[in-house]
Amino acid sequence: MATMNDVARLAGVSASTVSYALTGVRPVSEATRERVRVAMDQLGYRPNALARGLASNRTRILALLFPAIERGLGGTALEFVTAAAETAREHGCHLVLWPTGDDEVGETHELVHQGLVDGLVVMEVKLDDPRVDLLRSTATPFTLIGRTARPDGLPYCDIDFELTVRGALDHLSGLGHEHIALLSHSEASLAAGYGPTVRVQKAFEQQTSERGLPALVRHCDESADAGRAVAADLFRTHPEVTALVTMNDDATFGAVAEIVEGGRDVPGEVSVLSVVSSPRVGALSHPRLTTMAAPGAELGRLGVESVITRVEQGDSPVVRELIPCRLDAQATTGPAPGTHAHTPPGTP
Amino acid sequence: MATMNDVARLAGVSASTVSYALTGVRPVSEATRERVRVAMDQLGYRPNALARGLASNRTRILALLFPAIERGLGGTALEFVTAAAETAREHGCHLVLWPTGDDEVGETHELVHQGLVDGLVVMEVKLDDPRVDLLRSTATPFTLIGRTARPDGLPYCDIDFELTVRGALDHLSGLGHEHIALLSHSEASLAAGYGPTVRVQKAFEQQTSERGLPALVRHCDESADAGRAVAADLFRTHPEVTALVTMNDDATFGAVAEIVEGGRDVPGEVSVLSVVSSPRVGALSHPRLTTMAAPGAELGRLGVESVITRVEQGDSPVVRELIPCRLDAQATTGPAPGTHAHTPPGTP
DNA sequence: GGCATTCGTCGAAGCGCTTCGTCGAAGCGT
DNA sequence: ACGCTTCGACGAAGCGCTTCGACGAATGCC
Repeated sequence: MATMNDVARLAGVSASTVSYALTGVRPVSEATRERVRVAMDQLGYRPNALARGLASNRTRILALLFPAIERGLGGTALEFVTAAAETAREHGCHLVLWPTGDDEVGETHELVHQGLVDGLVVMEVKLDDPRVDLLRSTATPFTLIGRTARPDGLPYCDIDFELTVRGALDHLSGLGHEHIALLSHSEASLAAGYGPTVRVQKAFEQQTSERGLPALVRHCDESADAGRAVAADLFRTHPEVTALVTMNDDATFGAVAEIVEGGRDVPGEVSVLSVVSSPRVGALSHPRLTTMAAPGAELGRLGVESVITRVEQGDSPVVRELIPCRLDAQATTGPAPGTHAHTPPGTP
Repeated sequence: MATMNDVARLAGVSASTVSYALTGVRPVSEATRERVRVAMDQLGYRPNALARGLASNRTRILALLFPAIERGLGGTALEFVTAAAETAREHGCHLVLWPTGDDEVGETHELVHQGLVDGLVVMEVKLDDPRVDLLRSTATPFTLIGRTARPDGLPYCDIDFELTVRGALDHLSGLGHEHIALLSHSEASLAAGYGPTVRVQKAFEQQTSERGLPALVRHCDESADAGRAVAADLFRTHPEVTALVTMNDDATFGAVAEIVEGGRDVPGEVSVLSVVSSPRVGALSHPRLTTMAAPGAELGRLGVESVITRVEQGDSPVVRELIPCRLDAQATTGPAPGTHAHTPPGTP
């Protein structure tokens, strides 16, 4: 593997000149630059990232920190990652996904102090997240996807859960529903302080109360089976419910199956609206799910841009963005039973 | 950030001794090692990965190369990644996911010559993959997940598509089916030489022929809608078909929906078996899909282990592993119509 | 025409670590 | 008591690059 010295020798210049020709930090005459360029591709030279990083304290590598164990990269995370990687590339950076194991904090600590990355994007942020406390005390720029309970002064990009819930309730209220239940993530995720679980539940309880509706919340593990079980129990104990807001892709499928098998028509008797999901996932269901799509791509782009900005000028203002999910009305939501209904689509 | 020299000074030893205490490359007395240890965590010292890599030519970082644009990290890819990351960790390595953009080859080239990684695991290998040609000519160890058309001498881990198709046909034949169609990935993926598409199709055609069955193959884009359309067309032109082998998660959901809506009972009249999928995805369907689960975790583990072995001793024998998918019989496969059938499960 | 500028280039130092050659001190046998 | 080995620790070189101070040549000005 050719080194910079090889290039310098071949081009008949000094190593520092090669460096300047490469980085443009200092001016180099057109003629010299050309000679260097020729020498480089004659040797197939590639700068060694390690040496460069060591000398310049700048690697142009960003890490996307995510806990591998958890629910992992779900359907919506993919477009997040893709957008993030693309954005990084546009800025001449690399974005590596850095899965953390059981010892999240330790591994994060190591990553940061290893000097391997210029900055990081932190996924799956909990309301009380020890990684954040750690990062606060280091010099490495970072941005959260999600946010802690009190994200004062921290840069973050997150879903606007209040607006999302508002959108969901508006949609269902507009269809005449008055008994709306929330099918959320697991109790465990609530206990762990997983932001979406907590924030959606809070928004749901508050906004239903504002509208004078009862607030019925059920937690559910991340599986179709759990969805079935919870839905069965819910409609046994609360047969008056006519609409379900779900935030739990796997469980949603189970719930819909259970409702239909239990003899209730969807959306004739029960409407289902899956939030923080995506049309693509919704299309897998039959009838096709009405969803509110998580703004994965937007968050990925914003998150990376925010980090890069702070890497390049540490004093730049902190980015805080909240983006709501977009409604994609499909076949699982329709007028509440007894409403002056035009027949909803998808009814046999 | 404390350096090795700081530690050395505090411990009253030389820098090289600290290094030896840390790596164990040369013996260090118990007493000295302890002093170094104390100094280290007094200073919160973390070795700088860049400097270490530069000096030792060994970063303990492995890259998992995947084309971000493509179908991306599907449902089964998650457990693959998780297992791979975990395995790397067990060996004291880091596994970073390295998404490549449009210029796959260029980015791979850069990655390899940057010296940033010790080895790589290449995902989404095509039958004729320029990245592989590139990697062959470099010194960096790598292992393919998938394989090229003629993977002579290359280390790879892949799904055993022949055995998988055999398993699928055995299952369906055992249930009395004689008109079995294959619903595969898109034409585009076939044209691009995507291994699974090509190999499953070939195995399907060969094995149906061996069994004296007609070979009916349909390609289909990766979406529920495309699945619907293709299924509709298939059963219009070939009403005799009683079983569908699918390899296309999104399309499978659409196909099942279409079949049911078209008035055919699943599995009473048509059986559906989704291969290279997973029980988790199968559980989202109603009725629950019979699947053959891709051995994601096994492949991830094997792939990483193979690379690490070659990193540590370059002359180790080349690993080649083929693992079939596991059958998980659920509710979408049952006896062919007209067979001396006990009522299949899930029939109303 | 002489002096201050500017431009382009060079050399050397250093980033934080590993590694190799070396050397003193201790342990062994005779 | 002597040389021999073994053990543990040291110092210096070097990995491939960036960066800073410096310097010669070309340029500008009065």
